[in-house]
Amino acid sequence: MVVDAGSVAKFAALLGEPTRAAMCLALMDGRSWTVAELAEHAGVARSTASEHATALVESGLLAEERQGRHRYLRLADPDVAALVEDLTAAAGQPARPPSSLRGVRAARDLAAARTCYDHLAGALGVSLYDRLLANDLLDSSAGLALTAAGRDWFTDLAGETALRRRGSRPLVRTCLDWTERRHHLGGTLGVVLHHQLVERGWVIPSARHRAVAVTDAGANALHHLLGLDLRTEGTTERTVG
Amino acid sequence: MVVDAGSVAKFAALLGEPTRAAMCLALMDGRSWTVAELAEHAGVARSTASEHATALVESGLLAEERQGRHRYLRLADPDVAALVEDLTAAAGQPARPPSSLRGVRAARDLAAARTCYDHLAGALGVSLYDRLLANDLLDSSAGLALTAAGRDWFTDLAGETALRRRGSRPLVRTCLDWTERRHHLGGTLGVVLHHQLVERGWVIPSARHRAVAVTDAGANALHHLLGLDLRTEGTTERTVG
DNA sequence: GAGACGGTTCGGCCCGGACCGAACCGTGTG
DNA sequence: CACACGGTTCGGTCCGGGCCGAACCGTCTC
Repeated sequence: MVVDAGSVAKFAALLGEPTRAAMCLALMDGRSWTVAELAEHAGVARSTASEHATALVESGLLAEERQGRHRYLRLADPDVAALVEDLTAAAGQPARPPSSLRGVRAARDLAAARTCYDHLAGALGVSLYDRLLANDLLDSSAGLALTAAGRDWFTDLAGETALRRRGSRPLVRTCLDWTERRHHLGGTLGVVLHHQLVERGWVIPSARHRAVAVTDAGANALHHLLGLDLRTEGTTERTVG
Repeated sequence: MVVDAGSVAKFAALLGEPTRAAMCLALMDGRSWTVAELAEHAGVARSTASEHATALVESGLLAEERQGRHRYLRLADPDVAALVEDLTAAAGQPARPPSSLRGVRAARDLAAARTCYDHLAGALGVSLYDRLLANDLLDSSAGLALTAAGRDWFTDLAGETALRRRGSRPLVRTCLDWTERRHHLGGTLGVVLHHQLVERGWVIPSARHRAVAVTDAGANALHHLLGLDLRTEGTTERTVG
């Protein structure tokens, strides 16, 4: 026997059960889902979904990210997505008409902007992070790091002291967003960035909630600084979740 | 839900059981296996393998071909092979080093040449059939048909009368080979072809068995006629099963 | 600190389905 | 015709594992 049928089967069996298949299919949108959401989507009890999630993570099909009392689950890597897609294709279904994995989100509203603890999150946070990744941040397997250009960029924005670590907190850190389900910038620099944007009047924090609103001046400034275009929506108010 | 998780799962579940996975893995060599062989390979009773085979055929993963009391099973199409390969890859196995599906057979001995009732079978029969498919035969879903070029080719070889049907027998017909587990040419033209090759001294039938031997002249002629190269082995004797 | 909430663990139920052997059927052979 | 043989069908057993609800744990909020 060239390959071990047992291991292949064990792997296929994970997708061979409607509930787990439904969970993986749901995750095909490329975002991270919580256990409760997956449970509801698949129509089973949370406890059941939790057990399935554990099995899928252990097998390497899913990756998890724990944050506080939340557990975010996503497809482990594009290879897994390819496998699931193969399977749906083989099952006779015409696969998803819109481009898979990516692109689904493109059609969605990028409305929410808010703080996550003490840094910016929501679509705004994610967009900022995306733009920073172009020049200023390096997301390697070893972790997130600041590039030389990024060092300059942050120094220009917030002065020399901005780059000083505070306490045990790392300078840069990715943080998973609970609406966008994608990463945004945490760590000391995340705080600094948030603070600067508020300080400069580019975003205005809400009194009651954690929402922030991007001002016209802020939209212009971010466009100039990062090529980030928030001005297409015709309103400066971006509401919360 | 974009795609039905149930149907995906049902499909994956077929491969999610060690016995069925072992059967499909065995069929990855691109040949056709009998139920008994698959049963032995997977280490289960024939009855069990038979039931699995039925399920796999009904699902569209396998294709079957019944011949007399035999039932030959093979992977339904290259897509299925791709799926199985994806799965083995995802399961951590390094997938098969040699090129998959095709090419496995290339490394094997093409030794056997013999008759199947009244036409040529074995590796020789399969090779001839393969070459004929290039120009002279058309294997469509509607069945096997002779092309215009094929009509000329056979007329040149055996005269006008060669193309006349004899009795109820179809002019062209595929026949599954029991050693190569692949198709070769049966039907009236299969008989004609065999007869011509013997007539011209290109193959010599064995007295005792159904084996035939390809002569040097025959090897040269087949190379010239069909681009079939049998001359690399340095011997004119090709033995039987 | 109390309460809400997301997630996990555990015990127990229950069903699907994998498996076998025996009986049976159809095909091919001597 | 009898026999061998490949394959299928059927009855019955048994085990894995999917599922739930209840209890519990950590985190976060008020």
